[in-house]
Amino acid sequence: MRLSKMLVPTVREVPSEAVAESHKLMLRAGYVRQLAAGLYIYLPLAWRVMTRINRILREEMDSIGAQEVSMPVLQPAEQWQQTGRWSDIKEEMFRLKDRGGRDMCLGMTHEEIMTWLASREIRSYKQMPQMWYQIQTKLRDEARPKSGILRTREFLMKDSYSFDSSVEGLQRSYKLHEDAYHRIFTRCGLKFYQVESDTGMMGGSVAHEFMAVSEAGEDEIVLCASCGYQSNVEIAGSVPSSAVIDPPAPEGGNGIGENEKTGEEVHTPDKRTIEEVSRFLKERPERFMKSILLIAGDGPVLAIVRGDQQLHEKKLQRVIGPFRTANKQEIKDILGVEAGFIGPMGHGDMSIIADPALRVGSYITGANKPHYHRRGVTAGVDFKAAWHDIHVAREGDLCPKCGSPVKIEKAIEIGNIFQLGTKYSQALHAFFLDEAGEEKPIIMGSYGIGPARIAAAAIEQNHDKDGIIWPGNIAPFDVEVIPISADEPEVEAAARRIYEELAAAGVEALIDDRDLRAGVKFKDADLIGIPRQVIVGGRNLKEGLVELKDRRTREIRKVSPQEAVAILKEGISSACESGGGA
RNA sequence: CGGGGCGUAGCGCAGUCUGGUAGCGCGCACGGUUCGGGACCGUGAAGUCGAAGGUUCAAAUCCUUUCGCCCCGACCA
Repeated sequence: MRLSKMLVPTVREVPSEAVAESHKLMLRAGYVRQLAAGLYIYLPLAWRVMTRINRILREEMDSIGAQEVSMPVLQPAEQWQQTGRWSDIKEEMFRLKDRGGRDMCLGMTHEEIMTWLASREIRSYKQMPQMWYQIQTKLRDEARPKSGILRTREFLMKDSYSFDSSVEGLQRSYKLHEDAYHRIFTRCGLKFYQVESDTGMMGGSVAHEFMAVSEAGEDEIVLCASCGYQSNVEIAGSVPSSAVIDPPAPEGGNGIGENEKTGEEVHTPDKRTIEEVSRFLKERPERFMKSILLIAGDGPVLAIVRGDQQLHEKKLQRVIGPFRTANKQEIKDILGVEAGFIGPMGHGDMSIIADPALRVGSYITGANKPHYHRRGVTAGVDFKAAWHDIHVAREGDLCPKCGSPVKIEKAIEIGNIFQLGTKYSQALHAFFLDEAGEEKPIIMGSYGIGPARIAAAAIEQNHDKDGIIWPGNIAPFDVEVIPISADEPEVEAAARRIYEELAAAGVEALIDDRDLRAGVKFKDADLIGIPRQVIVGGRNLKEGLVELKDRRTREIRKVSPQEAVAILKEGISSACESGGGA
């Protein structure tokens, strides 16, 4: 491809609005342009990257026996109503009516439609397993599109669905995807982790996410270096470091220190938050209990975490179902005390959920009396609670499996896999007859990958101050040929010859044939980030040499044009085998 | 949904507080000199100041409404 003919609008400046590094670089290097919030135009370079990512996706999906299909983006409400998601999902779904007034929606994922298809076409256990996938546009009316291409309202997704006649079959399909995903992300040159995850709106039991480590990521993952435990913080168990019971519990005691007067009430005028009371009483936040009143479906619930902990709403939601926080008036009405001085004691048979960190020891908490807190409150003595891990895991907490300190990293979710079970097949009557002639629901899995997120994550993980450094397998081109001082016809001719030989050898090359100064070409080449450059300049050429430059290391080898072509040809074919990732 | 910020030339921004000739850089066009890390000189084209309404002799600037975009949070009693 000739750069002079291509739409690659590189710019020197980028709006201060762009925050994520991948976003800035994609704008600057002429990969994307924004149409509206969460809607992006992929220019030729970006689209080539997407094409290459999708090629890898297709190869790996095909290799596990999945079959590509194409599904409507515009869908009738009916199937969504049958599974209940028509009402479960709220503003996130784009809805519309057709001219006949029928409710329709734009597909945000395709469980309903895939399952509907399966319900019509699969009747016997003999027809399974089946795996169907598509690479198509999904639409979600995101509350807050952000970070360029990372969270958009319209995006490409590779989604596949497995249909099995047994749980073992599902597990095989799941494993096949798991392994394929590892190959995909490795080939894409990403550093990633597979973590345990929440099933969210998908339903089902087992789920994993594939996470590319990046500051721009919206998720946090818990990693244990010693036993390999890896989990999204949304579900990660963790044991808060216990060095907080201070002074240490006496032998056989319950953690109450000797200078701790059980039940003592202390005047804490207008000190409501943990931070305020902690400073006022000169006690560390870990010595407090934090009580949070919530309104769940079955009535009020009091959630208790340690003063230094954060309540994790998603964890709690798994215990008590959907809930909201109580407002000030409700707190007064239900607990008879104003916010800020709530304690877990004496609330009759109200449901209390407490984090296990509070099982041992005694703590300071609200006295259920305005402007007073109480010392020495002990679980089991002063109140009874159901114990559930409801706190947010933090760096330095201990691994729930092996007890070593865990690390927390921000990450971009680039893929997910769900064991759905029969949620959708039951709802949509996707049944089959088994060996015994018995009717059973198809057992399903669903598996997603966001190609744009792969691209963005690759940039997040591979760039320097000058621009992008694409992993070889997903770069828009394999090589950029850069003729310098184009006035000299020999230079131009030599560059052209190299470019043509590369093309003939199956190496995808871009040639910067623009009539521009060397500096501009070098800057643009580094920005655009094609991993290898061949620089053809007058002086070197007189000695029969060109420069072969590695974008990442900036290492330059002077070789003859023939050698350059040979090396590049070799490099590409060997790079296809391995990606070079985590 | 809540909070904050920003809409001025194709792009990036200043000007708004304190009303009075719309500016800078990049880019673009033309001419010349240059030509291995975003060259230089000269000339030039290009703006309904997001939109609507209002105040005023006079509005990019003040007031009201509205649309769009970005960021933070979705609350921790």
